[in-house]
Amino acid sequence: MSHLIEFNTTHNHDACIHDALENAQQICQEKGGVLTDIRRQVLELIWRNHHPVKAYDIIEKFKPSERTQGAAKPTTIYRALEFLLEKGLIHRVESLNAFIGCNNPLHVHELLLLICKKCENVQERSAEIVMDSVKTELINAHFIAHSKTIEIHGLCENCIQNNQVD
Amino acid sequence: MSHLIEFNTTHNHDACIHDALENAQQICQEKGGVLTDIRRQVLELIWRNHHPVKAYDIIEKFKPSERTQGAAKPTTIYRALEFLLEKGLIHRVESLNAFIGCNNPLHVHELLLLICKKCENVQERSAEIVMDSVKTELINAHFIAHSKTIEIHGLCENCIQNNQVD
DNA sequence: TTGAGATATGTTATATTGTAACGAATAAAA
DNA sequence: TTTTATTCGTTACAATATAACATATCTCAA
Repeated sequence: MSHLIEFNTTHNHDACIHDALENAQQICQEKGGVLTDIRRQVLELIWRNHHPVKAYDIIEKFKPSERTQGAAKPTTIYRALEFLLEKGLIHRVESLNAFIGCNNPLHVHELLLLICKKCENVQERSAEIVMDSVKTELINAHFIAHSKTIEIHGLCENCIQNNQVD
Repeated sequence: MSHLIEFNTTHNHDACIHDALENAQQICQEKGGVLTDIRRQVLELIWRNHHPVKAYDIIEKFKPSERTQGAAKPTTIYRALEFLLEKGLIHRVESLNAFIGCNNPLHVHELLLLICKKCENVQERSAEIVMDSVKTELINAHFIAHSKTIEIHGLCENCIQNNQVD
């Protein structure tokens, strides 16, 4: 059950954050962007946990620097989000108007999101079985896809088990 | 290419609208709601074409009655939309914050939306191949799904063909 | 037939999410 | 060092959605 490790009690989230920042640096080098203070801080706020994060939550929690006294303005945050999306460092969760860190930004991939209603954790899965069947369906429909959104809401394994205990 | 008939030049959209209203009546009988004037008019506005319709477009186009002089207020429209969603008469397009008529409301079904960026038409497909593979993936993930959103943006068959002619 | 509950709508106000437009600061390149 | 591109600041506003409470209407049982 290796897919559970990430969210169970043994999960060391500091490592997640660390990896996310390392990956971000590497991707900015490769793809030619700059991981500015603002962008890094937004990425860190998104990686606080594995929950979808709303833009306005980021705006509230954003730590103003010397020059930006007071809270960050929407434009600032949305611009950072746009950058992180472009570089594939985060994903947008369409069904929640929210954002989540990408687990594997170094590798371009299609994905499926499993969103738990109880603990709010989101699992990102590459799900090649699903993607293959989608490709078949698109061929049947004579449709050329530019982007795919697959979001499933429900209960994750941990929460199912906890419910049974309750 | 029967899946194309619906959107090509021979497509008689009056029949679509007619069917949608008939289905709505039937479903309200079966499921016990009332298709009030407001709800029917919202449904008609959604069925003007096969494009996703935004709530505020409906608000603008909504024809005020005697009592409701002036335009409809957001609450009115959102309540009607909520009703139509509950009865399965419309779908919400999460990636566009918009709504689209359901083609087959009499039959409970999971669906996949193909959204054309050029002509804006949306095809609803039941795509059992895809849904089966999703089920497999959910079993692998030990995840219990309550709802599934699959939305694909790209180019539809008609628009691909027209592009080649251009 | 009346009155108790359920359903539907009206009304006001506000919350939430997201962009446009323009200028200043900074960094990279010529 | 001028030019050019990128990033950020700032103001204003657009677009999407809900809360809270009042009123009206309908149903059905006492």
